[in-house]
Amino acid sequence: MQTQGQVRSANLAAVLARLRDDGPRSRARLAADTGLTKATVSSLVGELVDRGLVADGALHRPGSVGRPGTLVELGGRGVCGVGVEVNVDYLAVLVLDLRGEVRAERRLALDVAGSPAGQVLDAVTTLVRAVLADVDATPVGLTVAVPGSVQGTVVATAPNLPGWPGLDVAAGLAGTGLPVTVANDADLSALAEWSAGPHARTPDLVYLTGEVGVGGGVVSGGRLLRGSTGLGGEVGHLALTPGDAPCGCGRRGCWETVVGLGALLRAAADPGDPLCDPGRDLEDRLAEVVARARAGDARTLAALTDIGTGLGVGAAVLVSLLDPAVVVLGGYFAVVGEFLLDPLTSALAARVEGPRRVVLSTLGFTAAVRGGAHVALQPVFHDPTTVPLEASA
Amino acid sequence: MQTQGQVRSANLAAVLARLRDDGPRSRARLAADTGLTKATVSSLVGELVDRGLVADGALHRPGSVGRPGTLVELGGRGVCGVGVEVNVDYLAVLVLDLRGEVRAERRLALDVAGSPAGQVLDAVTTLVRAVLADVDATPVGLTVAVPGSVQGTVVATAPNLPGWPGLDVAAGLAGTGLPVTVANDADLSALAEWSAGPHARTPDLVYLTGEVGVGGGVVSGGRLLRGSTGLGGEVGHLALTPGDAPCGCGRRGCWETVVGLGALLRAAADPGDPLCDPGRDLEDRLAEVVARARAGDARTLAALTDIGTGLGVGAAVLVSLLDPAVVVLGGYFAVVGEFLLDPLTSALAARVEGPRRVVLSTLGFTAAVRGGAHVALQPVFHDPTTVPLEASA
DNA sequence: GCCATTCGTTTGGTCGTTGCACTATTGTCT
DNA sequence: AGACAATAGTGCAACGACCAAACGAATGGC
Repeated sequence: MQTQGQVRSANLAAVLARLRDDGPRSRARLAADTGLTKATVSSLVGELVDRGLVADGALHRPGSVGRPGTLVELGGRGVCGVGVEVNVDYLAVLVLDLRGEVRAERRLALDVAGSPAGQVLDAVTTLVRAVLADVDATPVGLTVAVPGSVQGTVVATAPNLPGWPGLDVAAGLAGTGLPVTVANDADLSALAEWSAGPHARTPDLVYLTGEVGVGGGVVSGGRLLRGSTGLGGEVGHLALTPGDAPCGCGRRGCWETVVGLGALLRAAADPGDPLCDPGRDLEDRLAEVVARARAGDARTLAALTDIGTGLGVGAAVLVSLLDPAVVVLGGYFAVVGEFLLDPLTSALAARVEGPRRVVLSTLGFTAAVRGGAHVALQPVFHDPTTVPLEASA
Repeated sequence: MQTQGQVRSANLAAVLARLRDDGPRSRARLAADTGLTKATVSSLVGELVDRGLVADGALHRPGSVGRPGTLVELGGRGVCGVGVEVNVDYLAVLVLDLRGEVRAERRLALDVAGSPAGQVLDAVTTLVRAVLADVDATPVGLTVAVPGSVQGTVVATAPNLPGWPGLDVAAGLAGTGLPVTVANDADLSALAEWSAGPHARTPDLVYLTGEVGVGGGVVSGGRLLRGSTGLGGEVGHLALTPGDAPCGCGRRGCWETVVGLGALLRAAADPGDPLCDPGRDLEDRLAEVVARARAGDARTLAALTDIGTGLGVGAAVLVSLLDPAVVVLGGYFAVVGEFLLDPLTSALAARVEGPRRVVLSTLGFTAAVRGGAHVALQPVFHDPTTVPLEASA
């Protein structure tokens, strides 16, 4: 009862992974790719169909002689993974199917920081239920992105969410009936870039996201860098410029005091300026920064150049230590990226050897939820037998 | 012919790993530990005995009633892994058996930097053959530690070994008849700390070694951090103090200009001082530094304090980014470590949250070869069927 | 001296893959 | 038009690996 089932699971997973990574193909082709026998692949595909994970598609005409094969592709009646992001002033949900396509998406303004955590988790439960009602696929799991560090399913630290440290998020979402995992938002965003962006499957990538603070996620060797206490890849409080501005953490010269959103706004505008109105929506204010920069406003451009240089200085450390193939900028960095890349690459080139690719994220503000949904789907790829056999018609 | 053999391999590996990690134990205990049946474990152990990887040991009397079991332990007629270090002015070899015990060790002074690479590789081949002649175990592989970065089995960069970049080390050592892998010396040292030191099996550790430059190796999540081009974990040229002293790499302020051996000697002695005599053996000079420091020489102590502080500043970056459970200091850092730890931990505590363990390596200058030998043995633990069945008497 | 207990092996059974034969479907050649 | 070659997918007997249970072996306790 131990190992023969594991063989089956491993081979089911191998077939599924092949279809995910290399696209739809015939059973014969799968057999050639995996090294298994055609007979075995037929059996495996049959089981995957019964579990609703794959389906037969169009006929495949290889151009040469012989009987054409029927393509097998991910999908079937379908399962899906749910990603949820809990942030200071909003909730977001995104549902992804096995093919990596977005099946549903919802964003909801909510004063998370000012509400009791239990109430927020209830709102999440309600939101997830509502979104899933519109999705014609079986949810297999839910991952919550939190702006802080996480141990297991318990929030360890969350500078911007008072009341959340110590909270067991999974317990609070038991009402969804789904297995819940919890992770740092920047880490999940990094995984999203790894799984979906134009740089998908880049085994070594660094993701940097600009918010009020600065978040980071590192994928190294195809795996997320976690560290001994889950703080790996945290870059906001790197001490790069000792003796500089004081940081909320109590020390001085943390990187986020140099390149965080606060630094940009302080440098770009005086206290009276509408840019600094804390009541305005952040995206509006960012849009105004971009507008001013495009109009050629000298002070705005200088502020953005300083941010870019500061990013380059820090990125140089990350690059020379982690040697990523690409650095992806997300959050507000991506919004104002057109003005950051030049000073950034200059600062970087002055400090590290060789060419380095720095790109802007194309996932926008959905990176964290997308990464969460991706993580929620992983158990299916790891062991397809976790999905129950559907009582077929 | 595909998958059932893989099951066998995986279970053989599971038994072997259990014996390695948790020590000798009876077949019945192995069955309980692995979840396999006693019958299966008997069969697996039998095959491992036939392959010369384990052997029956003493009787195990559990103190209570019942038939005593026979302990199974790593060893048998035995296999071994070979680690070779090629450095500027010496070669070193170390042979490790499955139990992690040193079976042979040899060090040979040689002007590697000044000799043709092919000649050096011939010397390595001769040395390895000579050392293995005294070892009563079958060698299964050889790993070469090189002071530089490596791609596959080809040296990519080697600042102190002109003529080595571009060289295929494995091809040059074909004469040994062993599978050859090549890796960075600091990376292998980090693996040695991970596999053998008092902090063995710490899944997240950072190793720093002080030589002429500064080398680094990072183990994260139980695996070596490699990066996209094999440069991951390289810390010598981290740009931590911009605008500071010029570095051999052409830039300024690299970490190794602050904490490298050159920085220590420059700060501790004037050009006329015997400490700065480039002809003297490095270990002699280091011994003199330690002697002066113990005697209370103010200048020497000040120099060491500065090195310690510099180490702390850099370690702060590594720690906050990688979140290791422990930082291990090797190379010359370990030799003069007693004078570095205090300023180091002070500088570290001022820059990162939480307690951090910084310790001195106990492996001395054998870390790299030990790590190499460890790596050479890995295929056996990964798939014990790679070791041929011995034609038993 | 007998019994309970634990160790290790033997035996029959199950499960999953393999290898081969066989059918199905298409293009090409005569 | 018909035969042939080539490729796709399925059915079936056999093999290898593990499992479960029963059995002999060795020891301590009563």
